[in-house]
Amino acid sequence: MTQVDEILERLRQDGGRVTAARRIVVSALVDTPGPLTAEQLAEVVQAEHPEIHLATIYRTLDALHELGVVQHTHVGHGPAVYSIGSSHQHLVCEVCGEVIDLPPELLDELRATLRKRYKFQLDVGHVALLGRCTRHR
Amino acid sequence: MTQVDEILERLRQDGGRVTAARRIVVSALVDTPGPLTAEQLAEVVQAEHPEIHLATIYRTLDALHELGVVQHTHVGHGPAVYSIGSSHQHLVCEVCGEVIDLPPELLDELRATLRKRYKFQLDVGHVALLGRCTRHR
DNA sequence: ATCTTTGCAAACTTTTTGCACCAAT
DNA sequence: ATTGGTGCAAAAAGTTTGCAAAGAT
Repeated sequence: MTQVDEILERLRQDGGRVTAARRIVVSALVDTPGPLTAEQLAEVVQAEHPEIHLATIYRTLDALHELGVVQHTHVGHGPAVYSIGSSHQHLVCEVCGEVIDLPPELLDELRATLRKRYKFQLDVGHVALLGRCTRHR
Repeated sequence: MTQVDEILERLRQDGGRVTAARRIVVSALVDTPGPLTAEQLAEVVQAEHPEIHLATIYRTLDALHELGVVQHTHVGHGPAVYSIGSSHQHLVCEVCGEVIDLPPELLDELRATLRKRYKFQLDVGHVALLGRCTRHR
C-alpha cells in the first residue's frame, strides 16, 4: 500500500470520503517534498487539475491536520506552510524564505528549561523560528 | 525628559513630525505594559481619543519600528503583538494567549548551535514560541 | 438514501494604501 | 511654503464559510 493510499484509508476510517480531489491533493502533497503553502500546493494540483479550488485544498489540509497527517507552521508575515509528517521545528530565512527542518532533539534542552522554569509546555512545529540563512547575512 | 518625550524627539530627529496623534499613541504604548496587538492599542487610545484611526496606529507603530523603538512578533494564528524595547523571545499560550517574555540568554545555546551546525542566524523576537501555560495542560 | 465534499462566491480578519485635507516644521 | 501625517474608505492577502449541486458510502 502506497503512502497515498494509507492516508486516504485513514480518511475513510475517520468517516470521511475518498474523493477524486482528495486523491489528487494527497498525491501532490506526498510527491512534493518540503513544506509548502496552500497556494503553492494549489499550483501543483491545478497544473493538472485546474478545476480543484483553493478552498478544497484548505479543507483537505484541514482534514489531514485533524488526522495528524499534516502540520502547519506560521512563518513571520507570509502564509502558513504545510508539511506532511510529525511535528517538528522549522527554521525560516526572512530574506529568501528558505525553510530548514530541525531535528526535534535540538530543542530538548530548551523544552526542559521552559517546563521547569516557566511551567510552559513548548509546542514546536506551529510557529517557525526566523533568521537568516548562509546566503543572507 | 520622560520616555515619551525621548521617543517623540527621536521621531523628530529622524525627519518625522510630532503630532497630537503620535503623542497619544506613544503615551498609550509606554503606559500599557506588556505586548499588545494594534487593535488593543487602538482601544486604549480610542477610549480617550476616538478620532484616532486604526490606520494611524499601524503607521505610528511602523515609524517606531523603523527607529528600533518597538518590536512586533507574530503569534500563531492571530494578529501580531507589539512591544516597546529591544528584541526578545516571547512564549505564547495557544489556549489563553498569555504572553511570557523570555530573558535572551535562555536561547544563547540554541543560537550557537544553529549558527555552527546550520549556518543560520537566529532572529528571536519576530516570531513567538507557542505552547501551553500552567493552567492549560 | 444519506451524509460528505465540492466549486463558487462572498465574508472575514489583519494590515496596507491612495487620496484629499490638515498640520508641523 | 513645504513636506509629512491624518482620517477615511477601499484594497490586499490569507483563510474561512454558506449554499446548492455532485459524489461517496
